[in-house]
Amino acid sequence: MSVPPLCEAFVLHFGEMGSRWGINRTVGQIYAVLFIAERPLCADDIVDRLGISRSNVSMGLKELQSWNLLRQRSIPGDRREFFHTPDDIYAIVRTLVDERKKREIDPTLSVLRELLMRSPESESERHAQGRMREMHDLIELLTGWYAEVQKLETERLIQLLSLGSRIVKVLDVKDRLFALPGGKRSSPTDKGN
Amino acid sequence: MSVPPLCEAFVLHFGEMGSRWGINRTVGQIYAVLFIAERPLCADDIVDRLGISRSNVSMGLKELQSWNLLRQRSIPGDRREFFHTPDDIYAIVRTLVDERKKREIDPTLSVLRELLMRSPESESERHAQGRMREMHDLIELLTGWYAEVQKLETERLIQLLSLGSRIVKVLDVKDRLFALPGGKRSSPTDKGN
DNA sequence: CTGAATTTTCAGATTTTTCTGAAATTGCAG
DNA sequence: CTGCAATTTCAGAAAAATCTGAAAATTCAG
Repeated sequence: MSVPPLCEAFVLHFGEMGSRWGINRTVGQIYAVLFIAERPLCADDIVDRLGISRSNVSMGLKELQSWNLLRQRSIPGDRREFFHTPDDIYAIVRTLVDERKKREIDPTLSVLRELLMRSPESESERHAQGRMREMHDLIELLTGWYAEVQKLETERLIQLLSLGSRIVKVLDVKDRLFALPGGKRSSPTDKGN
Repeated sequence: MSVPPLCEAFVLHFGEMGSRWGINRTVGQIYAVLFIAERPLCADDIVDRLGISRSNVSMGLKELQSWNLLRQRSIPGDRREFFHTPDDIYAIVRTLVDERKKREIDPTLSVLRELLMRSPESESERHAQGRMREMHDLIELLTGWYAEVQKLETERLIQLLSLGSRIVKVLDVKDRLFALPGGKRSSPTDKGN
């Protein structure tokens, strides 16, 4: 690998992390190289830096593109394509989460919904459905939250994240100020534990 | 696989999901079987249901235990160990996130910190460090938020999640009510984009 | 259209991961 | 301690994934 030592450590670590995340090592390394590069890189730049075959780079780039994680730039008079990562790291994380949701969460929800529609044919199936229902409801709660938060501009998001659990105090204040006389409370999930 | 069709679909799907999450297919299936089981299961129950070797089950259970995802129960006069998943699905997710953080996020943060300490020896290293800094700060923001939220009881967490981005309106109200004359604002991250 | 530069494809080689059966170990009742 | 039931370990087999080089396809200047 022909990158400065500082970069090498970063690239190797993200290759490792990628492989724990169901993305293969090389693809992780390619993204790491692009992420820290000063300028957009062409495929052969990546070959040089990682010391892997040209075809491997080509497949890796295709994979990353299918995740919407790359931007391309072409230089007039140069036939090569140059790739770079979005400048805004928040945008990168948003894309990553969106794609992950699309590929993993959404299909899971639809499998769960389908299974919850079926009539259980035994006591054990009935019990299993109960558990699937719990899982389904939790995933819906989380994805609903994510869908809402996703809409926020980065500025707002940071504000919210920085608050952390102190947000709860704000909620308390709100409750006290606007408490409805009837004591009406939303109970979003019926946790049958 | 000798489980009712409803359960089989669930187990197969979670095997698949597991393998996209860096957990292997079989381990995912073992957890799925335990998650929907009516009662704690011993290793041989799992062998019967999944049709895999006894040793594979043993290794899978060990793996799941290392993630703190299992509870054990022994029946007096029976030498076998019986395994089950926590009843509270929120507890399961919390454990999963905690472990994932411990194994992936924390080591990443410490690699990033170490690399940020080093003196760049070239312009490209200097630029790379800038990107690493952005990544480091974002991860810190997210883990800080998670550490705070983790402390909340499930009840409170659900309340918060159900609010979604409507929380921002609450923030607005708070700002209006308690606006400091000096216009003091915390700016948590300096995004140099 | 031609041909050089570049990218993509893909069959098979290589590497890594997962799985198994046999053997070793553990734990406990008697 | 003995003997048996249960569990764990681990070397090698099997399966899955990743990677490569060669060939095909694409792109574009001239």
